[in-house]
Amino acid sequence: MISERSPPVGTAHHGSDCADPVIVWFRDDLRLADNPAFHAAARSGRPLICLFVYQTDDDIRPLGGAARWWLHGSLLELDRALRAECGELVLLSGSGAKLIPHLAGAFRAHSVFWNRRYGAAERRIDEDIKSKLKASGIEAKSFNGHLLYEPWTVSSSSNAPFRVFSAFWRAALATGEPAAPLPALSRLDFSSRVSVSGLGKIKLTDLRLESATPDWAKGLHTSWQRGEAGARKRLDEFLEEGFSSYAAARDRPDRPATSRLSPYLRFGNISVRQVWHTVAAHAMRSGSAGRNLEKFQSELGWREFSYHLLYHNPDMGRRNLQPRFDSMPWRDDSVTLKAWQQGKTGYPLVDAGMRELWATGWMHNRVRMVVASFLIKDLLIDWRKGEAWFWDTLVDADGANNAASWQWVAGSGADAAPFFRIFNPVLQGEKFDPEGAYVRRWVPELEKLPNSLIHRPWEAESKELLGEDSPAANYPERIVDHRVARGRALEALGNLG
DNA sequence: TGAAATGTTGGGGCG
DNA sequence: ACGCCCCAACATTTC
Repeated sequence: MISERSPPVGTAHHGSDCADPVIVWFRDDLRLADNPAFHAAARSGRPLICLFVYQTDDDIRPLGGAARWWLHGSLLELDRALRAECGELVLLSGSGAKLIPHLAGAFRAHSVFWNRRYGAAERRIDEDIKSKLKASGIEAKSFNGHLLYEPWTVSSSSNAPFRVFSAFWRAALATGEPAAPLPALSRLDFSSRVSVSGLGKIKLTDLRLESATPDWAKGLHTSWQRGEAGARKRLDEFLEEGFSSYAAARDRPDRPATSRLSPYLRFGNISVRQVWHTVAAHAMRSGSAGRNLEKFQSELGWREFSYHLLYHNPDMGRRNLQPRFDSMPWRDDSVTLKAWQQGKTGYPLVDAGMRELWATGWMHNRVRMVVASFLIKDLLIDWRKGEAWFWDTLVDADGANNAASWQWVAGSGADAAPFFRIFNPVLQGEKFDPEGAYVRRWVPELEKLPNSLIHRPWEAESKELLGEDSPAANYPERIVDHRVARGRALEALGNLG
C-alpha cells in the first residue's frame, strides 16, 4: 500500500519507543497516499499513532445513514492498510475537543497532525484543540489534504470572496497549477504506545455504522467498493470508459461518462490532487486533452467553489445566501414530499433518479438538478427538506457541495440559476435519456412503453399499457401538472421582490 | 448547466 | 403575376 518494494518494517522499529510519537488524526482523509498530515508525520522520524475519532460533538452535524455506511468501509480499509505495514488505526467515539488533547497527553505525544476541515463547527473545534495542545507544550500542525485551492488563497482584486464561479475558477487557476501528489513513503515506524489500555478504544463494529442502514445496505454493497483501493480502481475505470466522451456525455444518465468519484473525494479515499494529476496525465498520453480535460477540471472547480462559499458563509446549509428568499411561501406538504422521496411522483425521470439514490446512495448530476428543481419549484417545498434527504441518503453528502448545489437550484445561492429557470422533467428526459434506458433501469414498471412515451406515460393508450394487469398500470399518476405547477412557482417567486 | 411565449422569415399552395 | 394564408423553422423575448 505504502510502497510495494519495501517490506513492512513497523515492528522492527518499536525500539524507537523512547521517542515520543506523532499522532495522525484522520478525519475526511481516509487514505495513506498523498495524505499531507500522514506524510509529514511519517517523515518526522518519530513513531506514528494513527487515530480516528467518531465525533459526536454537539454542534457537528451527525452523518447521514449512507455516509455512515461509507465511513464504515473506509475505516475498515484504512485499518487493513495500516496493519499491512504493521500499524493499526486506533478508534474512539466521543467529543474530539475533549478526546484529542486527552489522548495526546496519555500517549505522551510530541505532536498531533491533521488535515484541515472547512465547516464552521469543525473549524471552531480544531482551533480549540490546537490551542489546548499548544498550551500543554504539544506541537499541533494542520495541512491541506482536501482541496486544490484553500478558500483564503483565492480572492478578487478587491480582496472579497468570489460569488461567481467563472471568476473564482479563473482566479484560482491563475494562482498556479495544483500541487503534485506527495511521493510514496518507503518506511513506516509505529509507536507501541497504542497498546496502552483504558483509553476508551473501541472496535469498528461497536459504532454500528452499517447496521443503521439495513434497508439499503445491500444495494450500496453491490454499487461500491469503499476505501482507498476502491478509489484508485474507480478512477482507472473512469479513464478507461468515461473520460474520452466526458464533455459530450457527462449529462447523459444512461451513459457511464461521469467519474463517480464524489464519495471517495468526500471521505478522502483519494485526494483531489491525485485525481487532477492522474486525469491530466492520462489526457496527455491519449492525446485527447482539450474539452474533456477542461470540462472535468471545471467540475472539480465547482467542488472547490462550494468549499470557498462554505468557508465564507458558514451557515450556508441553513440560510439562504440571498435573504430575499427568506420570505418564500414554501408549502408544508408531507404527502408530496414523501412521494418525491420514494420516487412516486409520476414523472419518470424524477422517479428514476430518486430510486437510483435510494438503491445506490448516489445519483447522476443531471438528474440531481432535475429532481431538485422538481421539489423546489413544482412542489414548492423548501430546499432544506431536499438537502436533508440528500444528506441522509447520499454516500457523497458533505456540508459544502450539498448545500451549495441545493441553493444553486433554488436560485437562492451564489451564481445561482435564475429563479425562473424551471426544468421540465419531460423535456429533460427526452433530451438526456432519449432512449429511456435510464428510466427503464430504475422504473421497471415502465419497461414496455415505447420510447415515444417513456417520459410521458400518461399519454399512453390502454393498449400500450398492456391492460390493467400490466406493471405500467401501477405506475403513479402525476402528483402535479407541471404546466400548472410552473405557473404557481413563477408567481410565488415573482412576489419575492 | 431552460422553457415557453412571441416574433420573424420564407417557401408553397391557392384563388 | 400577385396577394393572401398557412405553417414550419428559426430567432428573440419573457418568465
